[in-house]
Amino acid sequence: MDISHLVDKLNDAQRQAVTAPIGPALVLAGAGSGKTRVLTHRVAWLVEVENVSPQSIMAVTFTNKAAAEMRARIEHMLQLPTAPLWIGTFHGIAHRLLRIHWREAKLPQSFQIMDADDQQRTVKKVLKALNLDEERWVPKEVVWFINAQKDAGLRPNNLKSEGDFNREQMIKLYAAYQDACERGGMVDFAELLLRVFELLRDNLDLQAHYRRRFQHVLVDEFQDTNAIQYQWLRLLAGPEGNPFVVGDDDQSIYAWRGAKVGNLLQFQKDYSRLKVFRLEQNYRSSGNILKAANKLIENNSGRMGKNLWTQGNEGELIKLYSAYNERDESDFVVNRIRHWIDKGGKRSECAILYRSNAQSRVFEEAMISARMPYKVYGGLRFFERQEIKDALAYLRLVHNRGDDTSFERVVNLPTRGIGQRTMEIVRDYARANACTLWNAAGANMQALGSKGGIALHGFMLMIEKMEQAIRELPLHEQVDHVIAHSGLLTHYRNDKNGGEARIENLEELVSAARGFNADNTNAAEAGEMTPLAAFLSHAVLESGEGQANDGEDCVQMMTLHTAKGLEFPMVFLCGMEENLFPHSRSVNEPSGLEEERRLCYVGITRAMKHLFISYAESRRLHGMDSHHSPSRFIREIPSELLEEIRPRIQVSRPVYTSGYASSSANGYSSSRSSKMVEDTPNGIKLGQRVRHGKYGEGVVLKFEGDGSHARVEVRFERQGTKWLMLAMAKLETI
DNA sequence: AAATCAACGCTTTTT
DNA sequence: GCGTTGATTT
Repeated sequence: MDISHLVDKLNDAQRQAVTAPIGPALVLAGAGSGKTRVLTHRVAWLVEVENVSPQSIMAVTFTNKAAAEMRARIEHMLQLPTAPLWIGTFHGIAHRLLRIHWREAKLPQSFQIMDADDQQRTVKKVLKALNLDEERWVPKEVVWFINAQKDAGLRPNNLKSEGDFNREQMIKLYAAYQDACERGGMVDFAELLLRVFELLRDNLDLQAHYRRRFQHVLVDEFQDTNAIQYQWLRLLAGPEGNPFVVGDDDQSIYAWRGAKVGNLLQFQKDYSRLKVFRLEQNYRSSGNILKAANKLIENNSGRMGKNLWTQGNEGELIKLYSAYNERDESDFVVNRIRHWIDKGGKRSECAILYRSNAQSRVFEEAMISARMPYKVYGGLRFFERQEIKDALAYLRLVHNRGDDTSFERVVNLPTRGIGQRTMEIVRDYARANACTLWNAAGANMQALGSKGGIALHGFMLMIEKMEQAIRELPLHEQVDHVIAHSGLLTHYRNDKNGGEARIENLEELVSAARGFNADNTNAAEAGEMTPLAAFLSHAVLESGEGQANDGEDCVQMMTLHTAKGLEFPMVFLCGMEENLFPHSRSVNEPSGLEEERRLCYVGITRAMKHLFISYAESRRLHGMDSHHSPSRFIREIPSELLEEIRPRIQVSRPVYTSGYASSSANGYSSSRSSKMVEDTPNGIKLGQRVRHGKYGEGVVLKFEGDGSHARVEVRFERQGTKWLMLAMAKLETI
């Protein structure tokens, strides 16, 4: 048999992992060492060489994106339909199992998944029902407690108060919250995993069935698994199974949400037959970048040990830029990107990475004034937008009357005379009779005032009518109908601020429904879900990234966390300052600091050829000017790998704020003596209005260099800001 | 029920 | 400093 296509393009280490005899395996894969390649080739190897049935393979990832990518690559390799393989996220696969086994899992068939927002609302509702003060029991913290317990695989009755009143109350809240979820047939994200775990643990028939079926479970990004995910995996694979996991302890950056790097070690203990493979050859970054990453990460303790190397050349040094302030930093980045574009590079090859989302703002402003297309990743996702959630709530209510969260959300949206008074009566009744809000509203008509009662009746009638009306329609028309007939559309049309964008999003929801292929999702295949039901689950599980790719070549902006798994020819690591990165809330604990360092490691290893590190000596943060020293991580990179760049002989400075400008000269230039020069030879000053033959009128923002190399930056009214050679441009002062 | 105001808080994020 | 959220006002 010809297996060359499976192994030809692999290096030794990769090949050993891919062709390992069937059995448990751990692949420690450094950044850029081809771990996805190993994973996909392993699947192909199992199918083509070991004659494993695709049906008995499950591949688990953390994000939908990774799952889709893996499926595409496997499909490409196998040249076979990949439907029989289970490929998905932990949550997606758990969901699929629960849709099949809802009865055994003691769930209503119509159970709904709640997102973080729904969860918080439910907690607030519970707090209110128990008459507890939200100041004392902060909903966010309660949610956090509940999720942490579920992530650890613990139910309220597994928990002890340990004489701690606070904890005791939290446990009670957890129990009350769980009751509320059960009543409404709601399942939160952590519950998906916990339910499936319990299902397999307590139902030995099912356990045996799935162990027999899935002899080959493969896991990507194993270092990000939390306690319940690992227990889930062990239960599914069983002691005789052959889990094949890939991970990198140095890229564990999610401990703060429950990921346990320790699972890597535990895995080695739990499977004595385990074979360990190390992938250390890096195909992404040039030598200097790798050296920097290796040296940095050496400062962490308790690593499994790994040293990345490359056959490629050293490449450039890492450029270090010390900016005067955050504006200067963003200007610097924009200029370097512009330079890159001028030399024929793409904007999408450039990534601006930062520690926290708030930092994107300054860069966005700089990009806008430079007319440079950009895209910021993160922030509000499509399915998390208010108007989308409103529409989905209507759809959910149409699909399932028992969905209290949705009921609460839209009962008075748009306002239809069902105020707090009316709802309080309904809620009380529901609480007293342990029934859903819908049933309470239906049963309790006489207790309501006539006004509220009639309005409520009208609302319920509307929902019923919508269900009738859409019964025979294709999915996207169902969505369209509900948006129009619920009154949402008119409501947002009348909203003067921001309403237009909302309408557009609602229209986008209709086209998302049109493009939604229920057959593609794991859920639909599992049971007789209606397309609507499948779409609703899809909407919660899949946050709606990847739709708005309009194809324009854009500079990429995102947090370091978001950048994991990606690579770019040119990377800017910005805001490298103490208290920002490492973040002030992480520096006190050694484990927190080490996670920050791993985050920095992730950032450095995103870069293929050009890496820029920058920090600002002064930065406006939370409305205050603060001065931070350069990040300790810069010092941990050997200085011979760094090249400080000071492109400006002149200090660029804000034009209109004069008091500010004078301090900049002292604060900034350290090595070279730079005298402040106010005038250019032509008598052009900063802030001077000028006229250009082609670009029209503008204002001089900066200038650099002297003699024949003198350049000025001018902001033109119509053409944006441009750098001009003074000797060539023939500027006329106005 | 809409509009306006004060208070808060401010890492990282997927599902 | 800004955006969100809850409370208060009309």
